[in-house]
Amino acid sequence: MNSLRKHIEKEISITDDEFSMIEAFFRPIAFKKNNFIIKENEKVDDVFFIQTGLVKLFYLDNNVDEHIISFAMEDWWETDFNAYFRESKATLNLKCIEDTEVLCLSLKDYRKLCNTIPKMEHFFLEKSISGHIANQNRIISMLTSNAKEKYEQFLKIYPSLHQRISKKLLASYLGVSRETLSRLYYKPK
Amino acid sequence: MNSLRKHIEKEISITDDEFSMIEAFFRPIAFKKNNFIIKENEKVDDVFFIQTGLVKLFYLDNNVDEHIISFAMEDWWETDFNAYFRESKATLNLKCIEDTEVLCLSLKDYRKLCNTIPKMEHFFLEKSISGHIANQNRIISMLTSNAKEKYEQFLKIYPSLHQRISKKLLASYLGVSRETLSRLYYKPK
DNA sequence: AATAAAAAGTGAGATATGTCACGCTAATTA
DNA sequence: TAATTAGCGTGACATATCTCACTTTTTATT
Repeated sequence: MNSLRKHIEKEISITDDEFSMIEAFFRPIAFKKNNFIIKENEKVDDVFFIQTGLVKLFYLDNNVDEHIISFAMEDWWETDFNAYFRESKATLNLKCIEDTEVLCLSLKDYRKLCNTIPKMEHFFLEKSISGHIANQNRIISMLTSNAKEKYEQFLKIYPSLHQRISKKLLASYLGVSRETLSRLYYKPK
Repeated sequence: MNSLRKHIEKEISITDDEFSMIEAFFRPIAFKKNNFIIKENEKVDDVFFIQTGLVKLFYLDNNVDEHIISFAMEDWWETDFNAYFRESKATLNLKCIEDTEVLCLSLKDYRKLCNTIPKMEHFFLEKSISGHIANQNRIISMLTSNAKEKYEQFLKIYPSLHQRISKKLLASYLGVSRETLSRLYYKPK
């Protein structure tokens, strides 16, 4: 739980008592590599704070083709936000790339938490804004860049992530075929 | 200001007194078609609530090529969020497609507003979450669809917007050349 | 250690989309 | 009303990227 406290305190300051109250809303769960945290068509009860590990959030095209919307690792929050907040069935899948430990927060508890400790709502707003800006930058990258440029931008923005994922996953995130990605660094320009 | 009140009340309930306080933080401004609301490299003091009109938020590539990140019309909030919240220079441009009336809210006033009426912070969080989900859907569309499919999805999601923008602007939003877009509905598959 | 499975590289050909050039029409402006 | 500009369609060709097929290398599993 300590990583959660450090993470929150980057944004807002909290007392020991407050953190005890916050902490009480979260349930830790551990998932093994390749296990699903969220499956499409199922209910999404929780948002997940990732303590250790790495996951991919993806959309399945024709139940076959995997399109990665985002990776999430230590200190990231992830879920199918649409399904979570709108209390509907998942359209996305969340699956572990590595063994992963998360803290789960149900929607009810999320609301209680924000009521009990109002500055937590401020915290989540900050997170949401950052997410919005990151998504916007991704959209700009997709609008303006070819395969090679998108690859180079990824390396620059997420150097540590790059070490932990296969080229196949990266290709799926960038929206290019793995063959094209493979050729980028062997036939440079 | 009435459109603002209705817009807020879709999310939270407020009294007359509360709305008077809220209203006091906003400054109305009118822009003519083709005028800039935000120019890149300039400070971004405000977030804009659009009362009437239509604007485009775009990134300029090599100071030449316009890539549209989003359109915003009645009842939408728009700004260069990164520049606004991080108090940095704009990297994006916001320009009127039609004559546009906005309500401006400075960052200081935004913070005062959230402190004065805490449920407004809840309101902005809801807006931010919706924006995040919309961006994510756009990313999925870009990852999974070809030009024609993206075009059809746009028609479905924003039928009213479609009436108000040129093909050139739409092409720039979809990330295809205007020639390719033009050919989509004349040479149907 | 042996075997199977997944990841990664690569050639050849297909294809969607981009680019450039031009003409026509509609809209804006002087 | 004339003149200029912006929007739109379309042909021809260029090209980035995809797809398929196969091989090699690395990683996981029994």
